[in-house]
Formats: sequence, C-alpha cells, structure tokens
Amino acid sequence: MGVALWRQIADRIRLGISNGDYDATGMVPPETALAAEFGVNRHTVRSALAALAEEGLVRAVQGRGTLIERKERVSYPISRRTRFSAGLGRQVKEIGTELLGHGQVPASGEIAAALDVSPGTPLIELRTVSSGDGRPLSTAISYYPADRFPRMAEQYARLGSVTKAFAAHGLDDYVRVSTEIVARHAEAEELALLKLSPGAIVMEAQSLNADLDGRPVEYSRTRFAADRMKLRIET
Amino acid sequence: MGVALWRQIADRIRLGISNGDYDATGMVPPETALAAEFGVNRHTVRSALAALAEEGLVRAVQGRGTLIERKERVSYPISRRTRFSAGLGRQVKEIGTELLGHGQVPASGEIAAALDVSPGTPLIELRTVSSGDGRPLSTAISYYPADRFPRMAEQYARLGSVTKAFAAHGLDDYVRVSTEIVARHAEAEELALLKLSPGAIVMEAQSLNADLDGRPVEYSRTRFAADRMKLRIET
DNA sequence: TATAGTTGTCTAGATCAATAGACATTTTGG
DNA sequence: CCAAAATGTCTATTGATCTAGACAACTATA
Repeated sequence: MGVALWRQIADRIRLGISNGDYDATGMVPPETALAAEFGVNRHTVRSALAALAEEGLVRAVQGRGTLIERKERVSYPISRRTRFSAGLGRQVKEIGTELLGHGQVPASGEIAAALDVSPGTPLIELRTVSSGDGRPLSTAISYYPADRFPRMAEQYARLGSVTKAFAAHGLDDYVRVSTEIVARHAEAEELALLKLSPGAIVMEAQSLNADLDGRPVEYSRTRFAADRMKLRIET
Repeated sequence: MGVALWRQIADRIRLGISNGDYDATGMVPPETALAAEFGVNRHTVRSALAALAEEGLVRAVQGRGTLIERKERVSYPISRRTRFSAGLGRQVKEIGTELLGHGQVPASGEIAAALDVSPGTPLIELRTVSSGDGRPLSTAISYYPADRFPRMAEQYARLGSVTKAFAAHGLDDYVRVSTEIVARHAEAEELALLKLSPGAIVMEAQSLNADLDGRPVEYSRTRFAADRMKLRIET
C-alpha cells in the first residue's frame, strides 16, 4: 500500500537483473510473460519497464525485446586508508568531482563532538557531488577545522581532491577513524543532485578522519546512490 | 511518481524526527501546520501520520497532539571480530534469534568461490531471524562447509549462537574477512520476516568469515531493517 | 467554565493507477 | 515473402488516492 504496483514490479525486475536471472539471453522476458509471472496487466509491466529504461538499466527494441544494459554497482572500499578516487580507479573510466559550494560555519553540537572542538568553533564546509563516467554516484558535506585548514575550499577547487588539499596544508597522511552507515529514502535535494527518481534509496555514511596523532581533521556525511554503489568493508 | 504522496510525506516526517527537529516539544507539529508546510491536504498528512503510528514511531492523542515515541536505530558493529549478540548487548534488553529452517545444498558458483570450495560441494544452509526487544532487526542466510561443520544446524538450534556452534565443532576463533553492503527495497519475503511495510528498505551485507589460518568457514547474506539499524564500521 | 487548539470522522468531487481489449509497427526466422 | 513474436499506441472502465469542506470529540489553559 502506498507504493504503485508498477513500481513494485520494477523493483522485482531490477532485482532479477542484478541476480543474473536473465543472463542467458541478455534480455528481460517478453512483457506478456512478465505480466503472467507477476499476475498483473501488461500495461503495468510496461510502466515498470519504462521506469527501468528511464534509469538506463534496460532498452526496449520494438519487435525484438527489452535488452539489459547491465550496469554493475560500483564498489566503494572503506578501510583505514579510504581515498575516494583511488578506490574507484579501475571500475570507472572517468571520475568527476564538482564543488557545489563552500562556506564557513560554526560547529554545531554533534559535529563539534565528532571533531573534538568546542561548539561554535569555525569550520570550513564543502558540498560536493562525485560521478563516474557521467553518472552521479555520491554527494557529500564535509567539515574541516578552519584554523588548521583555512584554504581548504580554494585548494579543493584547484586540486579536485581532499587528499591533495590536505597535503597543501602540510598534512601528508590521515586515517579513517569511524564510519556509520544508514540507508533511507532520498530527500528532494538528493534526488536532484544524484539524478534519482522518487522512492530511490541513499546510503548515508557518516565518517571521521584523523591525522596520525589521532586529531580529527575531517567529518563528512556522504550519501551514495544505493542502486549504483555497494560499500566494501576492508578490515 | 509511483509513490503515494502520503508515503513521501511520512518519509519526510520520519526524517525530521530522526534529525531531532521536534525534540523541543517531543511532538510532531499539528496536522494543519504540517499540511501547510508540505503543501498538501490535511487528510494526506493524516494518512502519513497513521502510517508512522503503525510503525510505532508516533502516537496521536486527541485534543493534545501527536507524540513522538523515539526509537533510536540500533547500532550494529562490523569489525574483524564481528559477533552478532555481543555488539548489540547494551542497546537492547533482550535478543531473540529464531531458526527458520535449515538444509544441505550444493555450493553454487558465487558462494563456492567465496568459500573457496568446488561448485557442488555440500554446504549447510541456515535461515534465521534476529530481533531486539521483540522487533525484528535482521534476517540471514548462512552457508557452512558440510564436511567440516556437519552438525551446524543442530548445534545452532541448541545453542542459539553461531560462535558457540563453531566452538562445538572445535573452532574457537574466527575473523571477518570481507563485507559488502548494498541497500535496496525489501522483497516480499523480507517484508514478512522483518514485519516491514511495502517500500521499506533493507541493507544487505554479504560477509565472509574465516578461521585464523585463513580458511573460509562461513558465508552469509544478512538483511537488516534499514529503519531500525545502522552499521558501524570499526577499522 | 468558556475558549482556543488539537485530533477524529464523514461526505463529495477530481485526479491518478490499473485493468481490459484491439490493433499498429517492427524484427526474426522459416 | 510470410507468419510468428515482440514492442508501441489508443480507447474505455473501474478503483484508489488526493483535495475540499464541515463538524464532532477531546485536552489544556485562562
């Protein structure tokens, strides 16, 4: 209830594709067969397939059938040495990062606690979107202590990498201290940034990075498009 | 499109609650205020609140308002020494595990590769549901090499713990080798097992455990109810 | 005890989702 | 070339969702 039948059917077909049920033919079964399998009208199946085509997961060809344009989920590694670009390296040909905006904000309770600073301490805030081969994969809001990394925004904009921006401030190495992952429905802003359709899912990772002395250097909230990414924990 | 408006509104209110937007009063704003805020009819807001009440997240009291029954997400730790019960210890008073069924199956391609056995090798399969304080939290399908752990099902049923069932086979310690996490809409079976409503989200963790010599001992697919759990990565 | 503010219930109409059926258009293979 | 099989398009009908409005029932407070 509350979720249109065609969307539920779309979810089941998507699952079947990702399970490899149709690998033998590389095509989804005919609309009439799917309608029979799911016990719904052919038009309902067509709505579902139209949604999947919109996602780029399948492509219908009149007279032939509906071809699967397999898109593997990109695997994002999470380890003590998590670096965005490095981990995605071979899975996508081209990585794009866009700086949506930046600013200086006072540390609020939760973030202040994570970064181990007093509430109100000035922080640099970066908002970014990252994509692989043109598909948006994740969007992040990151916070850095402004006294230690005053030119974070400029350096990130220039270098296109947090690791390099840290290096420009004299920080050569840092490690992941903790990561918390929740999954939820995407908000309106996330739908727009990640080019998702309503009802889509994001995985939100709240992570804390620290230098080798254990001093926190970055707190970030990264939202991953759940149908395009999987997270790989390396312990 | 494809997701009823009242369900989208419910998602936004749920998010507001988990963000602590209404902590000052402990109540959701009046229905008329919410209707104005979201630009929908009051009846639509009422449908959304009814759904949240069904989840147990809020409770409406005529004449007063709609009270928030805050339920924090249970944090599930993932580390080299991931043990289900131990990690949840202090967050829930009572942990329940139910063995739904078990059997012996031949190893299929993907699972055989993970467990480093030839396809067709007999495996013990366990299907379980775990809950905290009566609320279902996760459901899992686990596979164990049948030659090494022949009485896995019986021992698990008797001892209620994978760690103890391993110990009964002479395996005293094991570690998490890898974990992959995806998030997706729950399937019909998962909706039933975890007592979720349509459109709900599950986080699926595919994990591999090995003994201290590096030999794989368990491959499992655990699906967590996303609105009741968060995953905490400890590196 | 009024009164304002809140949730609960009912009716009616407008819009969207799903079913049903018919037929056109395109591809494939005998 | 023809027939089978597949997707594309159109019309019509039914049921669910959303809007709109009015009023009842209950709670807290002045």
